[in-house]
Amino acid sequence: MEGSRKQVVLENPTLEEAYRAIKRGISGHRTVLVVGNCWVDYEGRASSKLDPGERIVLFKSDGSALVHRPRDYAPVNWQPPGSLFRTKLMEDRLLVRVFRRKESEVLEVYFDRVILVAVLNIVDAGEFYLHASEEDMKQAIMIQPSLLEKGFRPITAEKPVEPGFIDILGVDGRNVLTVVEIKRKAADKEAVLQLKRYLDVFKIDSDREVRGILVAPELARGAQRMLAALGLEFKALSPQRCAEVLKQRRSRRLTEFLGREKRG
Amino acid sequence: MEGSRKQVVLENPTLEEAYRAIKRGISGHRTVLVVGNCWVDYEGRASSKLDPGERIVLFKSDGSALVHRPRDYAPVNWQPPGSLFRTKLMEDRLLVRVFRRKESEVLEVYFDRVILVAVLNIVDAGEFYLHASEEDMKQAIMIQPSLLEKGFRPITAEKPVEPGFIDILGVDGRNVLTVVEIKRKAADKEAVLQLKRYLDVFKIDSDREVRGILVAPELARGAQRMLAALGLEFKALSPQRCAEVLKQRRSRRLTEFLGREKRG
DNA sequence: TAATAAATGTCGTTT
DNA sequence: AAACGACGTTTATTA
Repeated sequence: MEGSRKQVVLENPTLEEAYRAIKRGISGHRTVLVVGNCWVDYEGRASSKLDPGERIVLFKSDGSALVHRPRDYAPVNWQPPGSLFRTKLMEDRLLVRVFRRKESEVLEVYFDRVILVAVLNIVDAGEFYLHASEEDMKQAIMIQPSLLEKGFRPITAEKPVEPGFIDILGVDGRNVLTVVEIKRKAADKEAVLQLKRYLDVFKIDSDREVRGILVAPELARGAQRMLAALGLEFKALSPQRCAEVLKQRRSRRLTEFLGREKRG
Repeated sequence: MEGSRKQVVLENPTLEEAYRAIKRGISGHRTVLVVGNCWVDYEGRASSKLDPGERIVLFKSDGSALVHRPRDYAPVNWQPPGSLFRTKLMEDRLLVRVFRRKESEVLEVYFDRVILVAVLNIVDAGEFYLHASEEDMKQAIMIQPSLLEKGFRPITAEKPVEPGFIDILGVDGRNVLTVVEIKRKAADKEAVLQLKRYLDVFKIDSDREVRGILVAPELARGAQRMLAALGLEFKALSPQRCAEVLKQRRSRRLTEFLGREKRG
């Protein structure tokens, strides 16, 4: 149907006009944007009440909903993807109900005046690349173990142990078992305790010496004492430095690939 | 100036029309909404690259910025409040640069086609009330200590100790010092360890018996063993139950207040 | 489904 | 500014 593919933008519509546009947009699984005076009730894991005010409300095609005030990074109310939308026109107001059965959560947005409605037909297939994550740091150390320490040899990454997963397990230059815990930003007490818990597993399972190294761009003040008290070590390493290593390796692999292509 | 107070909505504007509207909106500290085909570069704590696609972009009056895809709860790129916006019209594209000096973070959004621009003049002074938070649970127990246990008497709330803050410190019916840690949802191992750390402080400081009680709607599986092993206790209490106690108390106080008004 | 850890987490509060 | 914990955290991953 051509009509349902067209974008609809209504400025200062009546509640009924807005209702028809929103209902149509939602049933057509499109992204609907509503700006207007509204109040919001939420009932679920917690409960909340938002008094009237003018907000920007997004109903996305994946079933997520966001109520944004003209300030703040975070939405004041929301529902995650997978929610169901239902629209209802009442005498003096317009209700959009957002429901999640699994969590039995309900979000109700009531509008008594709509400033703008846009039923969008937007397409977004663009790739998103994020660098300098903890995963990147792990990969960089696996590829170039000297980033941690001269003589270090990784054995496994993501080794499952009782409390969770050891980021990297390896041996140092003297063949001593070494547990590596990585953080992409300043490591805090929590990180020290996490590493300690992993080490405890090995202290119980075997009696041989085990080193624990916390890798992060820096170590929080309070964490320093705790680290020392527990006999653990710290190695400063920035995610940026790791990103460079990965970048170099990628370009090297590309060069090799192109070389092979030329020869082949 | 009357012109700057008016709302502007442009459908499928040229890049220059969009540029003028956005620039005007940003300099007037208003909330600007842009829907269009864009690509995004981010450089800061991490770095990211978003390939072209159609998105909804919000530039809020408090200096926060959000790039929303037609799916997902979370923005794909963003900057928190306090950022600075700068707009630039280039030959075949429009750039909005979002900058934070403190964190030296930059977000660059490039548009080559704008579907919708709205410079909004929205006002939102509505109050937001959130119930059944951990804070609510703490207050409810302080007001009605029997929620925890018959005979319990709270001494202080939010007592600062070495690792952080004890939610509630009190004595039980036998006058035994009792440390209470509250969680608004199922308490996990982390919560058990947190309570343990608080107890350790008292075990060092004095030799008298100390009880540790974890209050939460439920106790996670893995946390049960840990709790038992550490000699700690669990008390089931839902945030909803606490919310009811607070509600009753609020209506009682209102009644008392109205009674005084009548007499006074 | 439960549990575990990461996140450009953000946000408030207190030292 | 640093530290600490809450959040309707959300999200991904794995047992």
